[in-house]
Amino acid sequence: MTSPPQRTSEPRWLTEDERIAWLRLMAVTMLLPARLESELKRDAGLSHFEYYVLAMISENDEHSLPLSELASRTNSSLSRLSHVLTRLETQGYLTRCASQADARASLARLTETGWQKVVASAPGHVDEVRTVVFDPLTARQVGQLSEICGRLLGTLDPDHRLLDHD
Amino acid sequence: MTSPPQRTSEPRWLTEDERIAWLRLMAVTMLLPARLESELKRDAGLSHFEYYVLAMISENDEHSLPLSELASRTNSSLSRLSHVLTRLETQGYLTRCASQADARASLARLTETGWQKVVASAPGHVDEVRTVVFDPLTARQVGQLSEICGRLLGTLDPDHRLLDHD
DNA sequence: AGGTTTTAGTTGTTGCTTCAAGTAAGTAAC
DNA sequence: GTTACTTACTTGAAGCAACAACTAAAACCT
Repeated sequence: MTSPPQRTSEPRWLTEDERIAWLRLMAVTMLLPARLESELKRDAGLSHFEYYVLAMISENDEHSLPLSELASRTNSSLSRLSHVLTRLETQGYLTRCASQADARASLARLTETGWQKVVASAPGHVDEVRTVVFDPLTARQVGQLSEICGRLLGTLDPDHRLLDHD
Repeated sequence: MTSPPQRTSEPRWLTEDERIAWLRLMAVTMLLPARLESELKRDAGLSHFEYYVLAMISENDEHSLPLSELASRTNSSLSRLSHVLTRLETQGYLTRCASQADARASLARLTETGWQKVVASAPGHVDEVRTVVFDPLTARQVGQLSEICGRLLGTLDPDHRLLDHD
């Protein structure tokens, strides 16, 4: 990736500054998820995806959410979500129930156990996020990071499937 | 993650700005790898990890690298690396050979086919990186991103296992 | 009203990752 | 100069994710 191979139409190669920025960004995208993963596994016995699913449901009215909506917010396929919900259901954290509005749709609804799980694991998770992301940055940099990620999402998520109104 | 549950010792919750920054960063870390993954799968028939492995080897002298070193640079376990190398070896992209310096160590060495594979797939990959990361940002923002990621890596990778000298 | 398309979700298979257990070579301790 | 420990890597089993194929309900079309 550093030494340009000969080629018919020269690609626009990366400048040295861009290359360093890129390697660092890659490193962050490799290490950050792994870090959150292991913290949650250790402290809550959940994968990050499972936690995220529970957290997303918990933020909604009645602690319930249609599966399609949940799939969008967690950036997962319905297939993957369905498998994960089956596991979480087996563990007693949620139940599936039918939607009155649409007979095709199902709602994932947190049980009391599931809600307590979120309540118990969220503070530790937030603390980890602080340690890894916000503590090392100045307030100014947090703003820059937010703006930069916003820009990237313009390309990565043009329809705002993940972030609805931020 | 948004509504603070009651608790004996209140955790330092996220401010609204931090919360938005966090959700955006999460979205990027979910979408960016998926995007690179599908581009490489489509254009080169490689997973991003496989590509990265080949690319890292290709940047070294003799197109070869000890497995431990390779595991560090790709942030993988030796186990994962070993499985992947077996696949790449089967596909003819590399071979394993013994190290003279250390009888315990093995080197992964690109074959001519493997090198040609890197040469053929790198430009398309770089182009995708440009499209998704650098084109949407100003030069100033690229600098900010680099600095910010550098800070985060101070916590995520204190021993500089991934990035040696940048 | 009847047929097609789209939306919503499930399930089985296949493949990659993780984990645990193993071998073998080098290093340190006494 | 053995014993103990660490480093380097492999392998098999288990679990999770991606993909494809399926059912069923709603929307759309004319």
